Amino acid sequence: MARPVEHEVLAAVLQIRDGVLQALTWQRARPPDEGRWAVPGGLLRDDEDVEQSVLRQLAEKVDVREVAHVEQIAVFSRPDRVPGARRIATAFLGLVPSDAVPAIPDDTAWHPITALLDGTVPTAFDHAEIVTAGHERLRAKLSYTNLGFALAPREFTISALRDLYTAALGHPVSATNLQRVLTRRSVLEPTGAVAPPGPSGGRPAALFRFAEITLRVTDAFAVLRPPGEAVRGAVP
Amino acid sequence: MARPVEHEVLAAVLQIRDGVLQALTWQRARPPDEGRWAVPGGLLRDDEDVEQSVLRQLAEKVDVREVAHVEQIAVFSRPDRVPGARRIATAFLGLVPSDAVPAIPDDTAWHPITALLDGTVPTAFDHAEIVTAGHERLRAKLSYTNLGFALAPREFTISALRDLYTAALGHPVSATNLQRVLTRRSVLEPTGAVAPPGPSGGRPAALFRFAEITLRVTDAFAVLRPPGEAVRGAVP
DNA sequence: CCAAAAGTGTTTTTTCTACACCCATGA
DNA sequence: TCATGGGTGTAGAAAAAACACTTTTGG
Repeated sequence: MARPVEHEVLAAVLQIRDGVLQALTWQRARPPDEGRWAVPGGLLRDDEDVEQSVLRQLAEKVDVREVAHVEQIAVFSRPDRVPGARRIATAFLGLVPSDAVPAIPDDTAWHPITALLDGTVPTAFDHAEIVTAGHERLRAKLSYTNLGFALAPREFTISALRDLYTAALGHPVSATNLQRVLTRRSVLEPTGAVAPPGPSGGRPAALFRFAEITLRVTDAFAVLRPPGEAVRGAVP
Repeated sequence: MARPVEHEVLAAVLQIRDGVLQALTWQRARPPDEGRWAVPGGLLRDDEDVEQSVLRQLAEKVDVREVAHVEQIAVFSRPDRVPGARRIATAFLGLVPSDAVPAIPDDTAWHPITALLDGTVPTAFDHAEIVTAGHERLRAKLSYTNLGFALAPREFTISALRDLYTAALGHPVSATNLQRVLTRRSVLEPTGAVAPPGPSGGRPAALFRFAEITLRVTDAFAVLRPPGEAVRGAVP
């Protein structure tokens, strides 16, 4: 009971940049784990809960207004997860829309999560686990919620959205089906405007936006729906 | 930074008893919140992580071997969530199969979660929130994983399983569909044996068991499945 | 007129739910 | 043989994926 315990919050802040899912990290300048890359975070203060704390900590690295969604992932509590005083971490997932260009400190950089996970870019402590858990959570929720809102710009074409989903899910996504699945659920709505074609021509793409920008579960019951229930959130 | 922080683990331990979803609670004998009912838990020790800790704490209330599944839910960290020294809680969901009859201490009792949530049985601190969160998690995972294994006896009839799902989900479940949905996913397998009919006759029911007794996601992609992927875990 | 990109229509396949019907037992 | 509960067969509906085809642009 005597050993003091610190509590920290840590966030896997993810953004799709150049078509690749990347995480925000900063390079540790001092031991332990000097030179290795850590996800942003810091110690919990007396007057804040972990949700408030993670937003405060992120504000030191990026403009928090650019973080479209934050949610708890898990507690990391191995007694020896960091050297020195015991430190328990509450890990979060944070998502930044692909069109945001946050100003970040000098010691901070975005890295593709593949590079962080395969060791190409060395990670501090158990932060690779946190990035993995964040990615898993993102993948899962993309397929049964409207979480795409947190990855996409306010307005976008279906192809652009398809590229975001492809990068986040790690497998090809059909633009045709994506459009129909998301509009059927009223997750997406057309703005009425169109985007100009690219340099090589082509039909101008219609612009869409997410109807809501807070998390909503769209497919609550994979199976075993309540009897008589309208199927898959149909609009009456 | 000066204020000391304690870390506790708390568990919403749920079991379906008499066809009703109930939670394990103990009555506080001393202030604060004297007389109110709390979920089991206790302080984290220096040499254990939160997962080890919750199992140890539960061992003091029930035979841990009877807890079929335990998983993290969330961190509760409001600075004033308990009076006195600050205490941060990692909340867990624990599930006990319906046929287990754990011996429990004198101050401990099972209560229907409805009674805990509507105030019929007064709850301590923020423990009602923890019970709610556990129930939500259970409901969600029942519909896209094999989590039923943690609620059911080793062997059971489909009607018995239907009653468990009905109690946990809170809405009617068809035995016919439950059987087909779970066997199609290879979640359930017949034991070959049959149960004797009840006192009023009827055809003897076939006995089934869960094929696995560790958590497995059976419906990963509600939509946006990877292309060419076999649909819904079909068996080749 | 052709290439490129976007969007729509249609078919195929799957499977879930609902419901009717058949089966095995005790009294 | 009848009531009771269990199990199976089948029909109907829904919707996702795949793919062919049409639309709209730039050169």
